[in-house]
Amino acid sequence: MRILIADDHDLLRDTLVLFLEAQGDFETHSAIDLPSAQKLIEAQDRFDLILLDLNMPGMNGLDGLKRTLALNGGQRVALLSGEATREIVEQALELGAAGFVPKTLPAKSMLNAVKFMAMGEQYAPIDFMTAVEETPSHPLADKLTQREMQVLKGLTQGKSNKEIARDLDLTEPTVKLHMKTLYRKLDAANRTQAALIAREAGLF
Amino acid sequence: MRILIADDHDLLRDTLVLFLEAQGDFETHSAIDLPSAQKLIEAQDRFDLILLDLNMPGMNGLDGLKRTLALNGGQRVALLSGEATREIVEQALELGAAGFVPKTLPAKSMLNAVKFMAMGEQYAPIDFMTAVEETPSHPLADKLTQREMQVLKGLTQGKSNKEIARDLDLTEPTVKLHMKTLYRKLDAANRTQAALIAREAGLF
DNA sequence: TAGAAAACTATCCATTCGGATAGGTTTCCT
DNA sequence: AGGAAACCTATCCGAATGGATAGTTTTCTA
Repeated sequence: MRILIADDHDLLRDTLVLFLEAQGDFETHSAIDLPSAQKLIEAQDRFDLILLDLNMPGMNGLDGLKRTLALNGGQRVALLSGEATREIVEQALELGAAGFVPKTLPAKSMLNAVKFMAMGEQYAPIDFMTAVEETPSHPLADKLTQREMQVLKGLTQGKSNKEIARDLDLTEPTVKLHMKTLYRKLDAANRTQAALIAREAGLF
Repeated sequence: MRILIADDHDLLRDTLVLFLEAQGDFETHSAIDLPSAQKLIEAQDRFDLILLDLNMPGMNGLDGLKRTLALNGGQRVALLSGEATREIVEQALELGAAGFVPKTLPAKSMLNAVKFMAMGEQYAPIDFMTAVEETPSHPLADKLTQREMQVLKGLTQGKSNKEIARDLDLTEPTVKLHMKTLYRKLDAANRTQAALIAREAGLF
């Protein structure tokens, strides 16, 4: 089984090559960046699977994957990355990638995944794909103060100013002030719009 | 590799058994419902993989899967179904299922999936898992009249009653009446809640 | 330590909302 | 033809909301 591994991280690349070679059954080649990987693909026989690191030189995001897929018919190309978001992975799979292999995968599972993909199937870690997309520090959230976030949270629960004031142990006028500030920051005309915008942004 | 297939559909069960046996390498057993499958599991040696049909007698939804998983340590149990929703599949995987195999899967892929799962990995068809969950004609929509839907649509755009009235060529009091009716039907306390509920339900 | 930013309280006022009540059309089904 | 349901208009009133303005306290940082 002929495998090509392209990753600019020497340690990881060498470890992977050694591990696969140790299984027998594998003929591994490696490249340090996308251009040299493409040279190998064009120069050599067909690979059963090509693993591309998402963050290596020349990749330019999913563009490198797209170009590699187009390079030459039917070769199986998978993504390899430590930090890819689910969105990226889904896009890659839609583009026709053979799969996605996180660098954190146990060696044994990585071996199984590689075999599986070389077999023509599509692979991605289930738990990774089903995990709820977290929205860590949404751009909007940065613009809001702590208090404003609390008020906004109450708003997205459909509460009135009075209720929010009671819950946060504030007076109603104060809540109204925060509301006004929120409308400005969220570019909303009224509380309903503000609530919808907050939900849309994935806050709460 | 010892595989147990439990499905009340004779044709599918026999086809699968024949196909797997034809690969050599497999020792297949089969059961027509959950109770007889459980008897086999308890009486015989360890299986490398157990395939359970979701809709067979004795399953009672995911309950049968749960009980089979608990039956005996470490046996790999996967779900087999033609109509499972993504929600069900995700629950099954969280319960510790080895995977989910749709009955529509091409024979070759099914073989790969079975091997993959027997190897200790978790499998589910990528395209099935990433597909957007469709919300076909939400129950809420049935309870609302045409006019109410139009008003609700305006509401979910954060418009004021006056704006909605203008857009629909109505008077404001009329819009307010529809609002009141909407709150009752949607079980909302105010316009913001109504808007959020409508969005939540996937309307508009 | 001075200044900025965040957070809070307060008052005034016009607008909007939400609820109740009382009707009037139109449309559709029996 | 009669009745129900949907749809519309209207008025009244109290409560909630949105905007403006003014000022205090706290907290963080340059």
